[in-house]
Amino acid sequence: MPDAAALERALRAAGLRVTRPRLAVLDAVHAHPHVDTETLIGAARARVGAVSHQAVYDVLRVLTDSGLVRRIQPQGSVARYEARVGDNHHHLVCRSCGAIVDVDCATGVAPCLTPSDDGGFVIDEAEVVYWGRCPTCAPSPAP
Amino acid sequence: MPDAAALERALRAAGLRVTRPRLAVLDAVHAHPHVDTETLIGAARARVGAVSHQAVYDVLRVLTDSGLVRRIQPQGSVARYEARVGDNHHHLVCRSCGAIVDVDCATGVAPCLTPSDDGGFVIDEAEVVYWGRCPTCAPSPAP
DNA sequence: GCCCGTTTCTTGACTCGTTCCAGGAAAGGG
DNA sequence: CCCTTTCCTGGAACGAGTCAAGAAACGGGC
Repeated sequence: MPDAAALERALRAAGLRVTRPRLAVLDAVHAHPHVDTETLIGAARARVGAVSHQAVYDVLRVLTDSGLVRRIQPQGSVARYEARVGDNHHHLVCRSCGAIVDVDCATGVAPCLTPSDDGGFVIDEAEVVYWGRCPTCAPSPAP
Repeated sequence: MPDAAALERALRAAGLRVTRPRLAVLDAVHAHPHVDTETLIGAARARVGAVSHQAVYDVLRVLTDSGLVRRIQPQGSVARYEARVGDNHHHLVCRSCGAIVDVDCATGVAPCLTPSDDGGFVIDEAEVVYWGRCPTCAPSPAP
């Protein structure tokens, strides 16, 4: 988890102004990967005192557009954010409790896979989501 | 595209009652792969006259639960449905216009991939989404 | 063929996450 | 130091999807 100076550098490198809400949200995403916006609002407030609802939404959009955080949204889930970007990793999602876990990409850089027939598409990324049941949910029967 | 009798057989085989809305929705999904619920409501109504909003939502849920249709939902898109099930194929999605195209799975049956580290998860499916730009959108600059 | 109990459909209101809007205050940075 | 961007308060809109209660229809059994 990067320190405040590193986060500030990251913001500047992306051409963004450095503000307290942005540092707080960025830090919160690093500290709590895969959580929803609601939780991030709470985590950001715990860091900086008071941050408004839409400041966080706004910051998250700016950060995702800049590529500093990544937005993920498996089926049936609300938007979640993570700070691991650029390493082309994938995700394990539990069908039962919704837990998300990172997995390193087995093959390397994006796009780590190429389809048998690309249909004329110019492909830049292959997103892989592994669906199953986490160690906690696996023993119990499906709902 | 199967005829009405085949659709009816499919419903019965899944242990479901055969109703006009169900036949209409199932036929509509076969006729219009990868479309959203709104469009399916329209297509179903074109077939059977009047079908309510949530009859379609309800039917779609029952059909997905039974495995007769598959629900897909790329990021930034609403829920979409398709009738190709059981062949573990994947999708190409255009970042620009949202078009979705099927691609056959290169490896075979599900899960066609296994992660380097499964984190203790019991994995039953690997969902692969290739992101890029379709032949129509590829030449024009990103928005 | 007809009946009846269960499933399914209809109608309409409602939730939830998210976005947008406006006006004014604050703070970053050239 | 001043201009611009960003943030705040507060509200209101939005669309996809859901809930609830009663009406209709499916289909197994007679």
